Amino acid sequence: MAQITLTFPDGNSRSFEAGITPAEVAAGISSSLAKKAISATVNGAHWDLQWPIAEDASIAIHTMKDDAQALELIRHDCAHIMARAVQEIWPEVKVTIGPVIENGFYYDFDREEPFTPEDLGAIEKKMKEIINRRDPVTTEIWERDRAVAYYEANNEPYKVELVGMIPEGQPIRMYWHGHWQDLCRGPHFQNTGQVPADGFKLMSVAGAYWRGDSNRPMLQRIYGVAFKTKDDLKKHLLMLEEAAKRDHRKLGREMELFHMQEEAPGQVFWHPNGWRIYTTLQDYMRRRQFEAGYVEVNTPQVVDRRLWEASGHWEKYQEHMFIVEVDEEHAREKTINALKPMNCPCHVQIFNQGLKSYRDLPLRMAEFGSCNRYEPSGALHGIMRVRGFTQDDAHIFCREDQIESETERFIALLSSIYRDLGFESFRVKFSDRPEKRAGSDEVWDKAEGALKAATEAAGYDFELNPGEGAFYGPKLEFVLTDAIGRDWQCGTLQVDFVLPERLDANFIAEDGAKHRPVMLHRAILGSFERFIGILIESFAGKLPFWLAPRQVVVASIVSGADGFVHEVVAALKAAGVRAEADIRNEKINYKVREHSAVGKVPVILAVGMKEVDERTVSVRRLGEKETRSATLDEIVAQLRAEALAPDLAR
RNA sequence: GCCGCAGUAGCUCAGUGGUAGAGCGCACCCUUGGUAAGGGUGAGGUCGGGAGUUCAAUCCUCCCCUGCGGCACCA
Repeated sequence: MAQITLTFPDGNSRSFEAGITPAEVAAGISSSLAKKAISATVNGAHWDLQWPIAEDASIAIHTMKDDAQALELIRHDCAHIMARAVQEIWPEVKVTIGPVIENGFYYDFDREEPFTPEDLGAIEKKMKEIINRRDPVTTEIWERDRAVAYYEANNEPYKVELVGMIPEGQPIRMYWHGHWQDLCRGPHFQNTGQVPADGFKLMSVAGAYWRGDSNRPMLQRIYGVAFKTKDDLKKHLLMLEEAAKRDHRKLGREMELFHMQEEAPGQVFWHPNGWRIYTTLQDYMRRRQFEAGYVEVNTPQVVDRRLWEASGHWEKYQEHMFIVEVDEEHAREKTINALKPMNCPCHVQIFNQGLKSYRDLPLRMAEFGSCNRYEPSGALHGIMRVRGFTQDDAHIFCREDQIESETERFIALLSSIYRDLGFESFRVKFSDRPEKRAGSDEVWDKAEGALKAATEAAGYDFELNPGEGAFYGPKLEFVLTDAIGRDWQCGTLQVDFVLPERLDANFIAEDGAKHRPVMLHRAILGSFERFIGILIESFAGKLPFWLAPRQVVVASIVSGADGFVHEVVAALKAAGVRAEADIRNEKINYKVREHSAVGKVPVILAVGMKEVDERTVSVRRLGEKETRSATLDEIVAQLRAEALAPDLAR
């Protein structure tokens, strides 16, 4: 037998017979390790304890203490155990695939009748039985023909297809969990009993297309979550409850920010409170962009299809545009228009007015552009995914050699704005050239190089999304993480070589000849609607003072204080603070509860006879138990300062 | 758009083949109360829309709309 050398994490290496398994390696180290081992990492790959190692390799043995590996095995085994449970209960159900996902797993099934919530309970019970059987898990590599024949005989057409897709030269690996068998790349535990029986829960059933393709059959997907311990599971379920409490649709109603109704699906009716957030944010963005050298424009909502044909959008996105047909009495022909789904073609029209010089570049053209897109009904979600929205859009017309410096400037602006809005950090994703694309490789090289260099110069690492760029150019995406750890992609910067060409934008360069500018499409918030939704959820409705729609409620404790309440409100309003009086015939407890728990008003000033006599207020901050006393002058000065947007406070 | 589930008062929800209820909210009255719900009275519903079955439909059936959870989509 040939010998191989295995190198351990501590740097020591030892010689073994080729074909040795990690289980045997572990046993050679100590019997306790052999017992605790769950899997290994061999040359960087997560490795089943049963898989033989054929050549020299680095090796690390994992136990339940290694979270990443333990959770992967738990979740993957859960998926298989669930599939097995389903087939034990309903043998006619066809199985497909069941991968690990964040926090858990899913498995897709083909079954005539829908799974019901009661079914989930039954499946969960069966899974626990299977876990308690502690069936051994074994693995084998099969010939392709044998696997295909096996699945054909067992009437598992999806598995036949999966076997067919495994590339030549890659092993076709079968796993047996007791008598139940599944095609799987592994790794898995050594027996089903290693899955914590109280660490998982089946969450929901949903439709999902076979192989993610909307032209193929709809399967039923059962989602589950799984953790190492019952406590971890409980924690996760609590987190979900917390997320539900922050749901912007719920808070939007409670705080009277906006509503939506079926006559205008996917469009927002902003109420006074919500619109205050919106305009405050917009005012802030307007100042920041002006300061950063942008000019602001505004362009038409209803635009003839000719422009969309010229830009190329008609061909590609017609289905997703709101079409407006005008049939004027005196018009010879009916005109067909579209509500603008984006602003860029209109911005090029402004750029094209008059001859532009290289001295005009870079030209940073911003618009709070109101757009309408006929999004598929299933995509709509509160104010986060809508059919009518306003982007904080801008297009930077520049020369190729300005891409890098403009990108750097943009990242600086974006990071400063995110910080002002309470997001200290963000991630950058870089999407490079897709297979189908416009423009020469040489131009792509330059553009990708410029984006990368600018990102690095700005001091950020990026994750690569290979091939995910737009057909017209590479893009950067900026992802925020909110207070409970969820990611939101907001900002973007996309290089575009195509649109200036299609709409014939040009400028006169120093050589006196016409040249084509490059366009950078960029947004920081994305859309106001979505971003406000994110703010609401991230802050759980408790927006920072400057953004809070209702900043201060001045509440009387006894009606004898009503006059002073009005005086305090007037003084605060004069100081630019959004203040209102609450002199209702209610107890102070009631008022405090309503404005705090439901209204999320950051400051309540309570006024009783003592305060009237002393010309003071009792200050209660949202979330604080303690109250303190302040004179009228003090509190006005203090809140005047707090009400300033961050850029004005600097 | 696709799969599944849902739609009853402003909100959260209960309910029945014989045209409806609770709590909160709202209005009015009592109460003037010191920091997260004081008490009473009252108003408020084409039971999402349309068609069908039935003596009778909010309830059963079908179609549509909207929402929710996913999938697909996201210029």
